[in-house]
Amino acid sequence: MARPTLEAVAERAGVSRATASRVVNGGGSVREALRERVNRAVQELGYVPNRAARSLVTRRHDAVAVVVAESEDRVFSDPFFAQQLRGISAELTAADVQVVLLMARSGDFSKIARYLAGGYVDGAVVFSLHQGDALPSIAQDLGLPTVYGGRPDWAEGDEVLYVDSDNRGGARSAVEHLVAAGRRRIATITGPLDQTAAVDRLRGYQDALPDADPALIAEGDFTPEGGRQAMAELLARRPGLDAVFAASDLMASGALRVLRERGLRVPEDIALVGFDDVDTVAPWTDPPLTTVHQDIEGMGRLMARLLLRSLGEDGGNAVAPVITPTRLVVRNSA
Amino acid sequence: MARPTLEAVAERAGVSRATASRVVNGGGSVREALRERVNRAVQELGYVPNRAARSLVTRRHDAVAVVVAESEDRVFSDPFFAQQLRGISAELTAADVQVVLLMARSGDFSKIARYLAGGYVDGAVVFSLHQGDALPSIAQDLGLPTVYGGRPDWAEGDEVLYVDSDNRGGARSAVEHLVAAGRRRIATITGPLDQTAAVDRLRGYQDALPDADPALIAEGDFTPEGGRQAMAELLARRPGLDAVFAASDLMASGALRVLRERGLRVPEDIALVGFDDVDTVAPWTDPPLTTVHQDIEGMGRLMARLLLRSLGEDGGNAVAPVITPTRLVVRNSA
DNA sequence: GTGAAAGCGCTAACAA
DNA sequence: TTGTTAGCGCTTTCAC
Repeated sequence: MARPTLEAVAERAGVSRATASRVVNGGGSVREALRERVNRAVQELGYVPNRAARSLVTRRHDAVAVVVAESEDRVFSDPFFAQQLRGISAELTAADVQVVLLMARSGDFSKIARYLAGGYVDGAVVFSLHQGDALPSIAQDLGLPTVYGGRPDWAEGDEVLYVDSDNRGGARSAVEHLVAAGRRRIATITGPLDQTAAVDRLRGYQDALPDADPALIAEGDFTPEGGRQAMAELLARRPGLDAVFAASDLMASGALRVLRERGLRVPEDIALVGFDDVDTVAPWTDPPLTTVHQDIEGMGRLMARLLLRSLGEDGGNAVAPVITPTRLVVRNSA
Repeated sequence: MARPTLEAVAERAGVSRATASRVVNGGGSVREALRERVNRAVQELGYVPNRAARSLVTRRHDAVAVVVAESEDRVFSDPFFAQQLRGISAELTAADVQVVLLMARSGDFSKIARYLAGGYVDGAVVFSLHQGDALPSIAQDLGLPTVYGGRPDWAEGDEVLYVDSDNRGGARSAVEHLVAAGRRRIATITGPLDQTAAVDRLRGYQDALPDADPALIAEGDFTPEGGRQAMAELLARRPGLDAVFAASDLMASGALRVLRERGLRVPEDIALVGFDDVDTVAPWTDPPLTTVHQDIEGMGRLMARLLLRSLGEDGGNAVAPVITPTRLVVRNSA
């Protein structure tokens, strides 16, 4: 019943514990014959290294925390996170690194802080940070290697490692598309403006429309419900608007609901462009959503790879923030 | 930079390591004065126990695996899982037990098996099992205390611990509601019939409608898309049907889409009842969904509690499977 | 190339 | 009530 130890393997293979350890860890200098004997013993005994014992001596854990600064509900209901998480976890598990998923909004960071301080993980991937979130300073104080998803607002130099997409450029191209289609009163539903992605997308909108009527700007929160409310508000303020750029597909889907309830046709009466190109949403709305594509899963993979690299021997020389491109995908809503 | 050890705490407090350990672990007999000195030292040094060292000796990990036998995509996009996971994780983190979330469909179980065998966790909560899934036998071979969400198909005696809801009774009450409302051609969209929950709900339908036309039964897969397809098929087979019992809210939402596309009014032309009462779906469809309520989050909590108890000293005497009740919630769709 | 031995930080007998 | 001590299972110098 008791799990076999390295000692048992060594004994069975007729070698010392040290040699057995070398074989198990793929270490260098062991004669081929011995290596085989040890491997056979491992097989026969069904040996699996005791990770606690190992990390007690190596001080490594082969585990990283993936921290989402949103409530559990949000994380599990927003497909954007799902897609990003998929990318991260694919890359990490491929490298045989455990993933510990932590999530919390505001007050609950203490639990996460405690966990990170506990030293169970070698590094962290943190995303969906909001202005003022204490997480980064916690990680920094701990000296925990960290990669951020989305540019942190305090990211000045290239001290800090992050993966972001070209939010501003993407937003601008979306709005320019609307302008080119002859739309004149183009509103925008922004994300929560305490997030850089939301701010950057708003800037992109403003780049294309420097003199836009401020009443055409409504703040959402990246959720369908937020999109719904913002759309209703925009309609109340400027009934004559003829296009909307929503800073996320989910908000666009909420806006779409309002539009349909009001009997407004998309794109005939009002053109709608989203952002993200979330694979479970954008192609499936009615009508399918014209949106700004970003490689969400790829960004997740990238974050994971950056972290892995900065965990490496060299302490992660030659790793720097990455900005991934975006591109407009034209479907039927605009 | 190096994290303080218990040794350091002990020295600073002027006590032995053993005493320091007792204080840290809330152990019994330590004089109040010493206890305070130690706690102060812990504070000042910012001491956090090294979990690897601790579990090396205690052979406990204060961690459990939560295994969902579905693809990552499904897990992160199905609000049913979100709600269940919320319950589980609430209960577990309250007990200061780490949660390791593992998910995979079919082929990928090997990775999970390897993880469970690695002995990083004290137990497992497993749900959304399909017929023939190897997970249970893996857990059993490992002697890993396990609680299942949903009755496993091989659960005969009360050897196996699970939490399930009264699927059959709930389904029957849903269909009886339709019958009482005067519906005559009542179809059903089942879940994947390799899951007991799906089979039980189909049985409930048949309980209420022993002589139902087999063409009124279509198999879905608990996703909106599956519901869509099944609905389309039913309509093709029996254009005259006047009611549908969908075995999940998500499938009902898919069915609703088809109905709307065809210009069929709900409930006037076709009445629709769902199952689950998922909080982010059922109240928000158009029209709001009449559905069979089950306390999803509560079931999650229950699973966690059962596991925790069976992990306890007593080896979990007096723990037994639990069947939670369901009840019909009448909204507007039927 | 291989083995002996020294710990990693902690808990749990056992003594005192 | 407190301290001493013996490991938990593993990696990693350091000799050989």
